[in-house]
Amino acid sequence: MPYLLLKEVPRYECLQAAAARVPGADPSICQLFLNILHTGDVVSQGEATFLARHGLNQARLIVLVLLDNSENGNMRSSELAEHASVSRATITGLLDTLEKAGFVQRTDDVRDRRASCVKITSKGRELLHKVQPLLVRWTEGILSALSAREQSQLVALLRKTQKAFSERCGHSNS
Amino acid sequence: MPYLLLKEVPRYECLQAAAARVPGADPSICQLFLNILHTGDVVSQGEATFLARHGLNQARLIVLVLLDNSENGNMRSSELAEHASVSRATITGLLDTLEKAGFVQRTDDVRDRRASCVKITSKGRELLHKVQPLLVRWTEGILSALSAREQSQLVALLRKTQKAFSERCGHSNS
DNA sequence: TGGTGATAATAAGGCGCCTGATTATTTGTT
DNA sequence: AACAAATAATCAGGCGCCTTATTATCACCA
Repeated sequence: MPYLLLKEVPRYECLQAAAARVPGADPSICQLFLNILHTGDVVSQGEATFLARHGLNQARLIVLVLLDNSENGNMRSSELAEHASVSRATITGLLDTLEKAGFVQRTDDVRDRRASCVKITSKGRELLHKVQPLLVRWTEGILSALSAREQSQLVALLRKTQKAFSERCGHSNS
Repeated sequence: MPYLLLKEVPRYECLQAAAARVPGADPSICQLFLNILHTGDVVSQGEATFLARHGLNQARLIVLVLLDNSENGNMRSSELAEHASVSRATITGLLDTLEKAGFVQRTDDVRDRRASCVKITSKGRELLHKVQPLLVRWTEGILSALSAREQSQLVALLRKTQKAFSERCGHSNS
């Protein structure tokens, strides 16, 4: 997966051109829409590629982060699902993968025999404590291309965008 | 898939908190990074939900757009793959789906017996010409929450972000 | 005390997209 | 004319995540 970033370009150009052909369309809004999508693609693709080098993806990383921060290093899979924002069925698969790789361990919960305790292993902790600073530095290395002022402007605008979608996207989207 | 937008929140909060714990990390950059990802999720999820109501997703929409805009309404699948930014194998699957739904049609190419001509059907055109304006209006309805000035600022900042990733993400990302 | 409904986790099966291998056909070389 | 290399499309198999159904266990209350 080497040239993903360039690869994504024609796709959005084509959609932009198509949107421009819709009668009455506001091209600048279409452009904004597509740029948000494109940027999201580029960034999440970059993150995915970065994490893949360590055998991770965002979902698995979050599970490790959650376990690492839990008080006793012990969590229910349902708790994990909730905090990681995935379904319980999905968390089962994520944990399967992580367990197979030796990053987490499941043990029976003695207080509730339906449940199991999920724990991060020392190997998992080691990986996490190696990867997290690398990820942060990688991010900083890239985004420092924006000035501090630009960064805060961008955050503010993104928040406003998120809010707009949350409010107007709920039910009434014809 | 009703509450996806809210669902995505805790995930990024947790990553933000974790990043803040990395020694020497710049919390504002981490915040920016996560907000870009989050916004991308929210917007693409919204688009996906919108398109799903019409039996489409972004990839399939692009294929229809490309076919609709081709001069004679006829394209090779390899051309489609290139312009839609997916692999040739993927385009085969997309076309299978679209053909089954009656939106496109494959016919043999008489000039090159390896190839096939892909064409949008009248049903496909009808769908496209119904969905595209709806999508544009939906987008406008949401993003008009931002003023024209904010919109253009945001586009500029997103472009700068894309550029930063394209330039610094290529090979040297440790 | 037993039975009913909630709850924890998993299994089963689907979808979309990927990479890498395969089959037909064409093009270029000698 | 014959054969090697390139090319078009597809197949096979994998991954990640989803939704829905299933199994085991628990908690409540008549």
